Amino acid sequence: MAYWLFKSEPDVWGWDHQTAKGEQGEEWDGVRNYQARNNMRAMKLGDKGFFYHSRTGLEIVGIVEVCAEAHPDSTTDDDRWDCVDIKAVRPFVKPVSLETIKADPRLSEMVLVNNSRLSVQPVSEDEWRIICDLGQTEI
DNA sequence: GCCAACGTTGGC
DNA sequence: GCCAACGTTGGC
Repeated sequence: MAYWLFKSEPDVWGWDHQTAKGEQGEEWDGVRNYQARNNMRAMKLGDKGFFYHSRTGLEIVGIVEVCAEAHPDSTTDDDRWDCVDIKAVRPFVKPVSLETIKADPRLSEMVLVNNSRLSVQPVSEDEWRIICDLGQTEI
């Protein structure tokens, strides 16, 4: 299983929106960046991801799961853009802030730290465990 | 709200 | 195929 991180501005699409979709989940649409799209194409059913609030949150707030593999993005006719569906699994007991992540030397290689503009990113298994621990939340 | 960093576009 | 111009993202 692989691990990922999904970024969204909470005002546009936040954790509350995501949890409201329940087990059915929702398309992670609107991505218009090749790297982010390629990451989504690599996702398998059941892969887990962090849900990160950018710009006005700056923290990882919960865990999501891929519930549909890559398919055409329904918000465009342009066939270059695919997306997956994700569903909320559970919130973090304690959200993990960007500040905390930056301050932890074990997380210095994270894409979140080094390429903050990539909206869908891979997360290593070690990083996953460390952040779940910081969030006081098990998978 | 600003602006640096990054990605994309399009003229040459 | 290069690169200047432009648009967008996201931390501050």
